[in-house]
Amino acid sequence: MEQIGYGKSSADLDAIFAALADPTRRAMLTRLAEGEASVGELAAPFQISQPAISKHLKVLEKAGLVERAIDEQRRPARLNAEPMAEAVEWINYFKRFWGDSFDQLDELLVTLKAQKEEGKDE
Amino acid sequence: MEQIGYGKSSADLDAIFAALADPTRRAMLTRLAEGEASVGELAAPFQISQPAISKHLKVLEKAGLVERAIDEQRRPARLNAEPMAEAVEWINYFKRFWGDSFDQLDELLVTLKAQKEEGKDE
DNA sequence: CTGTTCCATAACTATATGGTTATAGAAAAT
DNA sequence: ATTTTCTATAACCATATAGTTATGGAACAG
Repeated sequence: MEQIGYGKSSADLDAIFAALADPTRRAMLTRLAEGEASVGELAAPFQISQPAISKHLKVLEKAGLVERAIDEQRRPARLNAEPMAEAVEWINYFKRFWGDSFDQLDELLVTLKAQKEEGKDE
Repeated sequence: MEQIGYGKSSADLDAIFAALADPTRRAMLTRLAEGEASVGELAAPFQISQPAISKHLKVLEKAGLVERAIDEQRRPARLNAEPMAEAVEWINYFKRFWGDSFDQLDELLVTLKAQKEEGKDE
């Protein structure tokens, strides 16, 4: 069941936040920000086994944070950061509780973004 | 061991993201955004037991997202959203991967915030 | 004093998570 | 044809997590 237009489901947020809750996975995402990487390349910086990395990749995939490709024997992973936007969106509701006057600037941002989006058909 | 000036440790991010990964806890935080609430008040909307709520509160406390007070028999919880800022900060590194030209505005924000913080002693 | 309300803690259960080693398949290299 | 490289999966283990019920303490209400 795909959500349509109402943002990610609570279950999606569960998966996204849970995926981000592990330091190895966060490091993997940081690595992927530099570009595609094979499983081996992702495993290299860590002392844990290759199967452990494959498991982490599966967690990241289920959260939608990573997509896989096929390149001969390799199954390179590439970053898909969009689900992070959903996480930030959820958190942003609370921004007023730590935001000083930062709030106002943020509202400006949202407004500008909204105006920009009016151009698209969505 | 308190971190000083270098942002939260990875362990802190673990705790923060993990705390946010549970829908009951997210709902509790949303409730607390409306103001302090006793354990009973927090438990009311859910079908789970009071001890389960107490456990969730402990998870939120360890993540620093909630602080407790003492009010006669009650142990009201109040929101402390600041750790969420650390989470967003971490995620923001990835913003360029989903942000359109939103980036530039965001950089402006960061700059302005930084300038503002120069005024404080920190 | 007695009872009630509010909450924490202990003890337990079931499931999830993060790791391991062993193994096997597919594609490339020789 | 054989070997090597890359990765996934299975089976297993230890610990963590999310829930339960039972219980008890502390503070108010009578």
